[in-house]
Amino acid sequence: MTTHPDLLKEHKLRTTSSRSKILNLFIKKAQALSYSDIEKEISTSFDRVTVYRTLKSFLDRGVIHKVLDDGGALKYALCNEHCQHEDHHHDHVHFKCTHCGETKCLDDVEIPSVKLPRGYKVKEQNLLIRGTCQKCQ
Amino acid sequence: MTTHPDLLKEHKLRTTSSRSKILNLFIKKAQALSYSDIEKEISTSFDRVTVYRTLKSFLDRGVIHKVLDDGGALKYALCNEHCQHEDHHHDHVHFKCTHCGETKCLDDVEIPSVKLPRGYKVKEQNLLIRGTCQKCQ
DNA sequence: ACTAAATTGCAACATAGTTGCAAAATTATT
DNA sequence: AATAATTTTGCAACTATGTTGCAATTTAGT
Repeated sequence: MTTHPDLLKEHKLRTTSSRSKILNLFIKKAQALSYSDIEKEISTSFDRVTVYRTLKSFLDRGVIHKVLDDGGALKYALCNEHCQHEDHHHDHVHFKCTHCGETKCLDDVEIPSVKLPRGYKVKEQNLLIRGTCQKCQ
Repeated sequence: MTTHPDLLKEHKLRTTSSRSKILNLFIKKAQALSYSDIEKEISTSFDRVTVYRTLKSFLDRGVIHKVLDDGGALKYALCNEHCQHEDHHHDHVHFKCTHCGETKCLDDVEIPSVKLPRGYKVKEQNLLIRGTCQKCQ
């Protein structure tokens, strides 16, 4: 696994304690995190605004991407290499377990192309699957 | 097209002016609407809370369903008959045009089944497609 | 027209996210 | 190592979406 200062430098981001700590959290948890998930873990350490700005810098540089959750709460998850180099213009599959609540990126799962009505042109697809994960059977 | 009081009665909802007006709007616009879309059209008529409660009653009774927007803003859209009678446990395909911003339900488009890793069980799928619609080519 | 039940408006609150500005921290330069 | 240039941080304040409690109003059935 890449060490985190390197990962930040790779994305042309300055190494600061908030970025290291939040990046750490994403790597450790290996699942999509909401703002409140992050807050719970690093609560007192940083200001709310700093957390949001850290997330924004990660989003801008392709370190993380937004994950749509059912219900509409937004989450964020680490990008894989594929993601980083193609500027987010590709498809995402996310799985939300309705039992444990965890949301994971399924990087290896591909979205089969759907037949759209005439005239529709696809740029990007986002599939959110709800169900139960292996752990929760 | 069904008249609106009937549509409300079919879903065991009392006919009130806010419900009629908001239901009208969904039928007229024929696209997914956010809270602010609704507010723009019926602004002064009703209290914010009433609008939200109207949406909630529509959601509970299967008149409308939530639509995930990219960016995470939530929208709401009319259910078709299929939707109403199966208690929302089915798949949704939504198309968001990045040019005009409209989000439409593609009721006739089916999501092909994706191959998930062992142990994952699917309950519900939600596909958000971003691209350009027929009007905006 | 009367009653029971549901709906509305108001005030207040909660959460997610943003902006401006001065102070602090990081990086590059000498 | 000290300094300068540039970012990043914290604070206060603000916006948008959504929720809850309660009293007043409206709806539907008799």
